[in-house]
Amino acid sequence: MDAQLKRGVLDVCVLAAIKNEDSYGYKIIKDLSPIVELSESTLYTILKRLETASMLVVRSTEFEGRLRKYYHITPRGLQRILDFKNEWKEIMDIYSFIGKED
Amino acid sequence: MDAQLKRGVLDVCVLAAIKNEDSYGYKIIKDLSPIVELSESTLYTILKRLETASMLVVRSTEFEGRLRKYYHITPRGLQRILDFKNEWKEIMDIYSFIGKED
DNA sequence: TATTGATACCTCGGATTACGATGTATAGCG
DNA sequence: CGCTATACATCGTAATCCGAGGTATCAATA
Repeated sequence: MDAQLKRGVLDVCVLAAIKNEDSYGYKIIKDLSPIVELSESTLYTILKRLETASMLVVRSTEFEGRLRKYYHITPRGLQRILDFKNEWKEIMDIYSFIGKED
Repeated sequence: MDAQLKRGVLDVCVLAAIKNEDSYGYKIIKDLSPIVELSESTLYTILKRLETASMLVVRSTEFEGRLRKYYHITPRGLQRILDFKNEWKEIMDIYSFIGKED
């Protein structure tokens, strides 16, 4: 999928991936891979961004000798998902415009 | 609408705006404004980009003393629209993922 | 034992691109 | 004469996706 098309949806995808259950970087990529491919460098950039924006909080733990950071969504993060869904109507209008008269 | 969300769709919107009839910069903005807002600086950047990519060709004319450049879509531009429509399925999958379990 | 692959984190630089600010120029209206 | 609409263009800034590279642990394989 085109990189430009991903912008604006990747943030929300990551939030959706942790919405129902706390998750960590590596697992988020695996969970999202059937829907959207994203590189590790992209994901960790996004996670940092979302943390700065208070849309999620981080909890570091140790798991079998390895560091693991769990990400938990905040009310602000949940609101971001709702906002996106409201914007969806506009996206659909764009699609209708592009597809009309064929 | 969020600027990031526009990336990847604006190009196709502009192509769709000239698909059925040749048009020029100022008119394209007016035609698109109900669906997507875009500034002049953005549009002319896009038009240049699409021209470089051979998705449209330009024809300069004089209209009532003012310069007017008409843009005409090419087969490659039409193909770009088709490619976008094929990518749409992936966008819908993303939306389903974000919206599931509410 | 050594090597590979999976897991798990991170940083840096390059490329793309939307947009505000700014500039140029003509036509028409009050 | 000033203002608005029309019509084009450039420049710099900010955002952000990704490849390339780095560190480290553990399990399986050769």
